[in-house]
Amino acid sequence: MDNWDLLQTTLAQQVMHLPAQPVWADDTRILGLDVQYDGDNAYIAGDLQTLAGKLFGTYIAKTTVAVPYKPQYFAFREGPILQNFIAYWEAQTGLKADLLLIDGHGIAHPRKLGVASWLGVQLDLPTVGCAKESLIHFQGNLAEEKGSSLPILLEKETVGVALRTQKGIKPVFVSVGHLVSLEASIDLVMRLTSLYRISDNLRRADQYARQAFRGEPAKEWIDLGSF
DNA sequence: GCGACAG
DNA sequence: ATCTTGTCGC
Repeated sequence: MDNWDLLQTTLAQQVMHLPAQPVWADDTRILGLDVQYDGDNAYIAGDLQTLAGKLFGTYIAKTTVAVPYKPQYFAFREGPILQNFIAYWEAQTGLKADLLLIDGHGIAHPRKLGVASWLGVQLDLPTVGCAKESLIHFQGNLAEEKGSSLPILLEKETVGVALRTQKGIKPVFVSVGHLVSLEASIDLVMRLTSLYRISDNLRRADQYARQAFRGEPAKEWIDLGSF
């Protein structure tokens, strides 16, 4: 019984699920976030676009991490990094996001506190989690068709879905982060996905953070330096 | 009981 | 997360 477990359980009670439909519009600004690690160095990428598809850019910054990776406690490693990145990004660019899409889980977590939920509660912003692996085992057969989904259950409660973003391709795992409904989260991920398994914004965040980590000069992305 | 376990 | 490009197969 780690005190981190208690903290997760406590914070999870602050997560808000909206049963209502999204109040998002075409001009809602979505920030897709991903991090690449190189030992203690972290390269954070934030990709800003509107729901309708207007691109602002992908912004990269570097920092250092102290908390080691531990399964189920990922929020305590990456959450603070993302929180600090957003503050730094807002100060540097004058931009703000309406909604965050995060490479990791929301409530599809044993104690319902993945990094997307952690960050949403800290910032009081709508967040959606989209991970490439599931922490919770799920049952059933997921249809091959694009857009099919299968619920992920935690003690009989649906906490997320396995979502097939492309026909015949391994699904992604979508869950509510904070201040959204699961239906809206699924819709968002599908709307932002065109050619690949992961959404376009998370794909750009992943690719450009990787380029920064390799020391490649900024071309298609914006270098915000270190914080 | 033991191991596995988002990035 | 990372080691790792093009290539084989459904």
